Amino acid sequence: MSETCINCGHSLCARRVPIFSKLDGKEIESVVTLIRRKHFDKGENLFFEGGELQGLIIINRGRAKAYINTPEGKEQILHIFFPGDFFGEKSLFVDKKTEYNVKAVEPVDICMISKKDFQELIKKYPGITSKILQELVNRIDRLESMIENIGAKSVDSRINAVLLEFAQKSLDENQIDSAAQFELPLNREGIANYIGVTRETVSRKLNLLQEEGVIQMIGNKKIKILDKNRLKSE
Amino acid sequence: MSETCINCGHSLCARRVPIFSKLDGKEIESVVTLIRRKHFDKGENLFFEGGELQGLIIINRGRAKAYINTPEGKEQILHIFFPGDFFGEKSLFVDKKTEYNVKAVEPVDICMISKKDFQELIKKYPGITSKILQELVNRIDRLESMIENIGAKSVDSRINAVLLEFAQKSLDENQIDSAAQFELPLNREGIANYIGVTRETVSRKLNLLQEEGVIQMIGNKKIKILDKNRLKSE
DNA sequence: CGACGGGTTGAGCGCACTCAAGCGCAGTGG
DNA sequence: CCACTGCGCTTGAGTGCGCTCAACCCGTCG
Repeated sequence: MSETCINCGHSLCARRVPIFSKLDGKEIESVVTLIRRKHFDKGENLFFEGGELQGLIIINRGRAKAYINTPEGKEQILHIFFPGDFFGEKSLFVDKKTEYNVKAVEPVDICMISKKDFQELIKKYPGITSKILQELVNRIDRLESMIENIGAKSVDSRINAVLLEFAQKSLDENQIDSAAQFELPLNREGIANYIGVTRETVSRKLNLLQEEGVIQMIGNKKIKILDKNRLKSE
Repeated sequence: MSETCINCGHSLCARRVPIFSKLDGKEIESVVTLIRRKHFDKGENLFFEGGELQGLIIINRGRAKAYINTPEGKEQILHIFFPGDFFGEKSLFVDKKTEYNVKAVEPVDICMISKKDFQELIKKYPGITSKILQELVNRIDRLESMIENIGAKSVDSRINAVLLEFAQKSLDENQIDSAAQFELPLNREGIANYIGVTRETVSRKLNLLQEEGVIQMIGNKKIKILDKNRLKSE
């Protein structure tokens, strides 16, 4: 864990964050002075449930998973944070603790802004608020379709949906259509805990999809979608 | 469907809505002039997925369910809106359509504010924005714990959780402890579609809970929680 | 080398689903 | 008032899908 992020020049770092994307050069500068940076190795926890998290955390590089451990000993993954995503917004607006954990699934660099600094930032640049609102609404969207998946769809459909989701987050539009390969953000067990099944089931279904020629696996982590339409149906 | 709401004096109506709770008398007055009211009978749809919904809708009386029909012919319920809850916030902040339906499960009165009016309201009273933010964060909370329930918990636990949720929304704290009865907002099929099981399963589990002395059913719709702790465990 | 984590495969089982029938109650109309 | 109808709920029987448990494989790392 180091305090500096070698890979990003200061202003560049803040500009990559969608929340600040509307600010101009000078404004970005003033934001940058408030930001602290941190690095986490793969497997390290960025945050534990119920912990004190008095600020906003933005993922700058790498991916992280937010998850809950149930009393029954299972792990349910709620979000996969990609670069540009943030969490900790809850502590900014309501007086409640966040009750999930966040763990780096690969090396991760983050930006942090304290609650106090952020509230002043909002006063100065109200445009940020509307960016946050947009992001929250989008997150509600994703959670809702996740519930539809887990609650009402067959296991096959859930696998299909999660593959499409990962592809969309990892590639841009034309890349998906050209069957470019991408890297799964989670291992089999992680995918299983994301869609509410067991790792064995994920394993079997992926092999089945490959046999049917819908996808092609390169090693364990990389995947290529050959027939996007077959994934969309059902 | 009538255009006026007989049951609420104008300012009273707006004051009951948490979003406006921080405004003072005069401010409330100015909000009231923007509000249009509507009534829906049980079973009527307040809103269809993909429809044009250019404004915010606040439930004033009665309860409504938000649900999706899956391609496989199942219905997944996403939210139960109680009086004071709102929906349609999505259309205010992002340029996307809402893709669930909303149906009255009992007679419902609503307040409507158009997108245009609401945006001016926000400019005038920025406090409303923070209320909205709070509510969105709370909603994310609820969706997350819903995913934990459906995805990682046993059917028994899901039934327990949903009963507690309905009790909390219907009663206040001391009432729950004194085992007061309350009315279920959904029938068996509705509960089933909310927690991702079949109606038969709900039926069986409820009877089991009654046999075990954890709950007591009065008719089909009313229920009394006798042993709150047994519902909480697991 | 052995240990370990991640992945795959197989066998068997249990739980919730499916399908089907019957019950009870409310509302309707003769 | 009763018969009729329809809806919601219950109950039973049988089945199938995904889970559990266990073994094994493979590549990596100390």
